[in-house]
Amino acid sequence: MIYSKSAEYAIQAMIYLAEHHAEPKTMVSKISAEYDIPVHFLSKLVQTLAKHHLIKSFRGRNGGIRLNKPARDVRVIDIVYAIDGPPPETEMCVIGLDECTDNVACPLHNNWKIIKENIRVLLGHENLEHLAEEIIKKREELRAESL
Amino acid sequence: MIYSKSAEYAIQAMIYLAEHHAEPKTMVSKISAEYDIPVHFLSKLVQTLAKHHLIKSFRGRNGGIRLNKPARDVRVIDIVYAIDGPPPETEMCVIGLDECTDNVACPLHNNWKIIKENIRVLLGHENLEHLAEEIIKKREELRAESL
DNA sequence: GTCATTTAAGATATTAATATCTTAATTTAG
DNA sequence: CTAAATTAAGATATTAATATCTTAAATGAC
Repeated sequence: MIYSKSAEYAIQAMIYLAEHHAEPKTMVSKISAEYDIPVHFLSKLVQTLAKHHLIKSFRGRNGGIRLNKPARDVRVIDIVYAIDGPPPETEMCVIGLDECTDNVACPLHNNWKIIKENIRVLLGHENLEHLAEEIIKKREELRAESL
Repeated sequence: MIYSKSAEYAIQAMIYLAEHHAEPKTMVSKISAEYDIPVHFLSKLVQTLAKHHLIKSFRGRNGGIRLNKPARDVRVIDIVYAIDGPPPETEMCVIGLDECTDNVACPLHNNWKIIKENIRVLLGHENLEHLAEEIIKKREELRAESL
């Protein structure tokens, strides 16, 4: 996959926050229950998201977390990089050859480079607001279908 | 990544065999040394490749392995599927949502589907013969450059 | 100020991938 | 037939990702 399961969890949590942005704060345990993510595991992820200023967290009674900026300004790629870290400086060769550089590339190198660029663009274009909107819409379609 | 490190090792071994197809048999230990792959680990992979009829193996003195069919007829994707297994029947949603199906897809679903298809096509088009030829060529270019 | 609630942080457990080690089976040279 | 060489197979070890558990710190209700 393009990102870790941790990153996937983080995206889900962020989508939840975007969907519920009307509420000033959301408890981690709420999201955990909703998406069936282990509570303590999610709280670790949430800490990392907070360190990267993607969310703000509040301890104590009536505490919780919320988005730190408008959902429109959060890209999926920001979440992925926050959790999994940014991609390596020097791109590895797809088939692990030492000889492979951008100048003297392996046969798969350039094709693979294009695909990776496509992924980067896809995740870079997609913002949380749009994601949340679409998901709400899809959920309604699904409900309509099942009637 | 698109495939496991095991699959990467297997591809490297297969490239070695394609490059040295003049020799009737190659010892696993030779490939292991050449590509710096743990011997016993590689021999497991080689067993799997043999079970999938991608190579033929011969035990005992003067034993070794060789490609089971012309390098041109082996696609990279065949090696990947042999080692990692075929992809799951039902495609998982990229952001792990239950609600996501082909009919009612998540916002990333279709874009991601295209990217995956591109990867499949890339690995499906690339055959071992071409891969080996290109690598030999590149290696020569590299040597020329360093003079 | 005390207590319940909630996130923070760190220690420990589980699991899957990767790696290593050991022994068995097979083949051929001599 | 015996011994050496080589792959086959399975047991064990290490590592990284994922998951769980425990304790600490902060906040607000009362």
